[in-house]
Amino acid sequence: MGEIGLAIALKSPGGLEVASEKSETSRSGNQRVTIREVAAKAEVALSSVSRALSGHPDVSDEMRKRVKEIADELGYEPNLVAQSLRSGVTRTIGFVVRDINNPMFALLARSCENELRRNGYSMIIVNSDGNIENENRNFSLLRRRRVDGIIASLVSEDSPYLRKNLEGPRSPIVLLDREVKGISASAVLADHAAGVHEAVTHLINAGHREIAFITGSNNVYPTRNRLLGFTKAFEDANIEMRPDLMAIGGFDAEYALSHARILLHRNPAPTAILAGGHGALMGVSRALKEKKITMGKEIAFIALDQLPYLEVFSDNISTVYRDTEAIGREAARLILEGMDGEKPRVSLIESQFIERASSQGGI
Amino acid sequence: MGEIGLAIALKSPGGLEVASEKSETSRSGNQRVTIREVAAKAEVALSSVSRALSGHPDVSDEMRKRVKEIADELGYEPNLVAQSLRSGVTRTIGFVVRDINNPMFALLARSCENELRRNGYSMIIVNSDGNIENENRNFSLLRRRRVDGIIASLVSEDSPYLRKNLEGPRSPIVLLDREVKGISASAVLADHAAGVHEAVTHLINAGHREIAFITGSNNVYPTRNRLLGFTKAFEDANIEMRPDLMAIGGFDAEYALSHARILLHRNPAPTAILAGGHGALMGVSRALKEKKITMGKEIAFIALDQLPYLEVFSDNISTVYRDTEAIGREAARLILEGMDGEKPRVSLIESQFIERASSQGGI
DNA sequence: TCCCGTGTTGCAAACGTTTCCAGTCAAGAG
DNA sequence: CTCTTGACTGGAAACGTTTGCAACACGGGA
Repeated sequence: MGEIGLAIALKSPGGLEVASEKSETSRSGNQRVTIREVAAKAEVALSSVSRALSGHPDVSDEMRKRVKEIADELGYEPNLVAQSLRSGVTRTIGFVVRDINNPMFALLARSCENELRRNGYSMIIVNSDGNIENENRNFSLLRRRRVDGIIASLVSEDSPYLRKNLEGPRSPIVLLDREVKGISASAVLADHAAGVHEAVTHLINAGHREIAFITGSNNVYPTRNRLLGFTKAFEDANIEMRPDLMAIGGFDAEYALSHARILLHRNPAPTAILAGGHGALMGVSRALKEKKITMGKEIAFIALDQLPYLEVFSDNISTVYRDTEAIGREAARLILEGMDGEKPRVSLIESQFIERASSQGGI
Repeated sequence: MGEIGLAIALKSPGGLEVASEKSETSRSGNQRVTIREVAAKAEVALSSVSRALSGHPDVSDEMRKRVKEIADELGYEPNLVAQSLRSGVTRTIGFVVRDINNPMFALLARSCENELRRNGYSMIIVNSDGNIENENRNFSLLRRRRVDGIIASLVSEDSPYLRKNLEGPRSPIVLLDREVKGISASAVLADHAAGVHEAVTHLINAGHREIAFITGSNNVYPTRNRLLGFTKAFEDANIEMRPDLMAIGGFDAEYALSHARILLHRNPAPTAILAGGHGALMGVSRALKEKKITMGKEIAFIALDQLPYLEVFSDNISTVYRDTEAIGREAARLILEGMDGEKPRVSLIESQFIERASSQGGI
């Protein structure tokens, strides 16, 4: 410390003209130019301006040119709210996300937004914080906003509000890595099972028998699907699975941390660990660090899902990879299809085991 | 490979009822219940329903109770588009972001969205991909959507479109870490200079003289402000700065990588490196890895901005820290203030040097 | 008894578009 | 020369709300 004086000395940003006397910026003052003024200045009917600007065919070249000139001159920008009300289409997609803190979602949301924007749609993101009440409110909010479609990564597949929000006639829906029986919605599903099968088989072939598996609860598809691949790998190798080494129940780091601690204390201790998702990865790696166990040496470690930040620093971590950006793009395409009136469909994204240093050792 | 058969075998998700014959889901079919039907069923006027539901004082208890019951019964959900058109308020904030790929923005956007939602606002995120043409289009889009306010992390402070987008009467604006002269907008500015000054002073005291600095171009406030702290630290220590060790010009990893390579080849080589931002951190750390230089041993390293993923794996990296979530919250509060008609103001967020292992060594 | 405020309700005009319908005009067909 | 056709244009209704204003009933004071 003792730097306080300096901090203050450096603290004058200067350059922002903060307090102008008029506060015209407030929500009111704002006289925006409407189609009516364009029509008046061009001395034509409202309807003609509308047609000229919206590309309607029944407009003479002269009319279109003239209206466009005057619209530009006045700086006319159509009111999307009014257009939406009249046309019944908002050109907006709602994106309901379970937990935007998960860095994979930033990537996914970005590629999705990109694709949507290229098609003239905007995206409203609402975060449920892993809470089904919030999620329910978010669905309601998006309906009130009359979004043209919803892309959703649900908190759980058995929330009591789900039927209300997903059933019946409504705007198209795309589920991200979720299976809900009996509703008609599109979905992007990752084929986790294949990648996990590959990964576990690799471990088994390397001699591992005590393989721990820590991941979130099985009320969502990814957990069940990973479990499928996990189980099948043992079956195919004709080896007994070790249910006592599995902790299936929480996506948060705390859950993973505490269960990893317990598992690492067992005797015999697991020789390999699979961590499913962002939270599990954080929790497990913290537990290993606590016990000064180095992954790739004393224990083999595989992360399910290649989280974006891994590329930067922990580029030695073996992962089950799926193309997150492709998932985002695909979700956008499915929702666009749905709004075009096409039938819902499921799109499968493959996954694959990527071997790096961390999955060695341990035996 | 050779697992193809398995992959296919595992590939049947089952459980999603995909192709129902009716595709009621499309944009049309959708007869939503309006205020008119509520009024009809309750046998009162439209206006009474509106008043009853919106909390208007001139409504009898009986009327309010009855209308609410019937609205619930019919599952009435007000049309926000119509409300917006009539009232002139959309309860929507636009969030213009330079590059949503930067993981700090996920955090920032999340805390901001949280705060806004608690106040009844939704957030529309638009990404400029570091391109000023996109940014300009994004501003226009948000204006057409009649958002009540815009929070923006500008690509550059001297884009030719800026005046048009920021000047004149318009909805309130909050700039994130940007200074634009002559306009009246709120801003959240981080006090990078203080943290950088602390960090550099620490290096100088440890004996470093050849301190390299790699960061983005100085057409944005953070670079200039960091530079301020950097320069001042040398001045205060009465030591000559080494401009030839500074690479100020690009936020992307490629720029940082190539310049780090060059700098590391100099003779004498820098004994310490500061990396400003996500891209710089990635580029520099890759360059070090290439040359098998370990940070904290052969070279001292400090990252400007504690990026979220660092906590997980590279928890030995010294950083200049600022509270990203606080920035998001503060941005939300400033925009809410602005919509309340209050004058724009600037909010300063402090930063501080956090010493860890990576800033040792090198001398 | 009359008048007036008060508390409540209904009517109708906006908000800024799109789109249906009817009308105009000129050109070509009969 | 008249009729039809086609290309274009203008008028007005509608989308679902909110809100200013008028109307009404009721009770109390003069």
